[in-house]
Amino acid sequence: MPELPRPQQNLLLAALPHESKKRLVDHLELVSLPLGKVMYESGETMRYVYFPTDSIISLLYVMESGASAEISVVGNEGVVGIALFMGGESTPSRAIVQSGGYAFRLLGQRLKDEFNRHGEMLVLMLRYTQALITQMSQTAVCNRHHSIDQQLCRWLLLSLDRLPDNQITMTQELIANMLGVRREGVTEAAGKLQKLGVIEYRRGHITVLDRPRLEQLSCECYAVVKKETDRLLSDHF
Amino acid sequence: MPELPRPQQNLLLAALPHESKKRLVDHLELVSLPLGKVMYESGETMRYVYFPTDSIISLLYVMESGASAEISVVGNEGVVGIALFMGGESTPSRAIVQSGGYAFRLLGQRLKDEFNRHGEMLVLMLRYTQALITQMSQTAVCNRHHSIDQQLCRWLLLSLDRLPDNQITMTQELIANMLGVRREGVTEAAGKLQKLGVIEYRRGHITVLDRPRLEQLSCECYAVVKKETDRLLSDHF
DNA sequence: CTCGTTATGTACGCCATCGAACAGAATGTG
DNA sequence: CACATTCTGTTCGATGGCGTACATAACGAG
Repeated sequence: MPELPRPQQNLLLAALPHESKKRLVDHLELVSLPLGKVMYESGETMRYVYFPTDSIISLLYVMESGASAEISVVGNEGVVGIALFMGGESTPSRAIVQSGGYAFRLLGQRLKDEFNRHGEMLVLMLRYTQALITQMSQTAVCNRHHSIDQQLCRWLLLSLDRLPDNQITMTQELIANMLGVRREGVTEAAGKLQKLGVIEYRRGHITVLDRPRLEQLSCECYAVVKKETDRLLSDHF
Repeated sequence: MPELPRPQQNLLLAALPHESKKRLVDHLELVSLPLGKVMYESGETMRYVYFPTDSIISLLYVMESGASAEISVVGNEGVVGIALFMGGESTPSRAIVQSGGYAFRLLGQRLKDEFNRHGEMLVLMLRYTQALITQMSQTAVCNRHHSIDQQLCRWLLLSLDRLPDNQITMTQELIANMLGVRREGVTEAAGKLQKLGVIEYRRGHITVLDRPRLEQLSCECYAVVKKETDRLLSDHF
C-alpha cells in the first residue's frame, strides 16, 4: 500500500527551519488533488495556499475566446497561491491540477502570519517567487520563438522533473491546452518523438524513454529555467 | 527650460509614507537614461535599483540565437531591479531604455535595508512585483494567441500610459525587437493603423491620434494588465 | 546642398500552424 | 461482449508570419 505523503516531500516546507516548521505543521492539511480539478478560478479570492508533494499544478490563463495557455507549472518545489503573500489576494489566472496527487494546504492567514514574522519563510517565498517569474518570462519567449516540437520537449521535461518516475498521465488534448496549440499539433509532435524512440505513449499515458535526447531536442528554455531555479533555491534545499 | 524631475514623479516613491521617504530621499541619485542604454545585462549582479520618472525601461530576454522578446515594461509606476529585493540578485533578462528620460537610482543595499525594516516599502514592492507578474503572464499569452496587429496596439498603449504626451520616439526596427517579430511585420501593422487614422508616424516618431480606437483594435491583454495594475496599486497611489 | 546613413516600403516564395472534418483505435461501462 | 465515449491519426486548404532581397525616402553631418 502506498504511504501517505509527508510535508517534507515539498521542498519549500522541507527547507523551513525547525522553528517555523513547528509553528506550521499542525495547520497543514493533507488534501487529494484529482487530475483536472480547478483549484483557483481567475480573480477569485484565495483562501488557502497549497504545497504539492507529488501533484503538479498548472497556472493557466484562459482568454475571453476560451483559448488558453500555461503560464507556469508548480510541483513539489513550490507553492500555489503566491498572490496571497504578495498582497494582491487574487490573480487573473486559473490553477488546475495537471497531474493528480497530494498537497498540503494551509489557511492563507496562517501563511501570512508566518510570512509577516519576517523570518526564513519570507526569504524562501520570495526566492521561490523569483524562480516562478523566471519561468513565466521564459514561457513568454518560448511562445514567441519556438516550434511546437521544441515546446513539447520543454513541457515534458518540466513535468518529468516534478514526477517520481518517467511516466506522465496526460492526453494530447490537455497538453495542447497547456501549450495553447491545437491538439493535432501535439499529436504530430508526439508522433515524431515516438518515432525517434524518445517517448512512448498510449491513450493518455506518456513514457519518457530517452531523457538526454529529449533535452537535446528541447529549446534552450528548459535549461534556462532549470538552472535559474536551482540557483535561486539550492541554498535552501 | 525643462525642470529636473522630482522623486514624487515616480509613483512608488510618491506612495511611501513620510518616514520611509525621509530615510531614502538623500540617497536617491538622479540619472539620465538615454534611449537604448543597457541598464542590466542578463545574469549580472545588480548594484542599483532605478525608479523611472519620465523614462521607460523594457525588460527584454535575448536568446542564444540573438532573437529577443520583451517580457515587461516599466515606467514611472514601477522600479527596475526587483531581483535585488526578491533575493536572487540577478535575472536572466536584460533591461534596456526604451524611451529616454530620467530615473532616480538607489544603491541596492539601501533599498534592502529599507525593505528589511518590513514596513510600507516591503508591502509596496511586493504589490508592484505582483503587477509585474501579471504583465509577464499576459505577455506569454499574447505571444501565443494574438496577431502582430493586435500586439502592436497593446504595445503602443502600454507605452502611452508611461509617457507625458501622445508621442512615442521609437523606430519600427526597435518595436520589432520588443515584440520579437520581423521589422517588416511592424511596418505593415503600423501602415494599417496609419491608414485608419489611428496613428501618424515619420522616421522614428509615432503620434497616437485616436486612442479609443487603438484600445478597440488591441487584444484584451492591454485591458487585463491595466485593470490588474490599477487594482494592485491604486490603494497606494 | 550633398551625400552617406538609417528608416521605411514592397514583393516573393516558403513553411509552421491553424481550422475543419472525419476515420480509426482504445477504453470502460452497462 | 457490445456500444458509447474518448482519444489519436490523417488530410485539406487557408493564412500569418518568416527570410530574403531590394527600392525608396527621410534625415543630419559636413
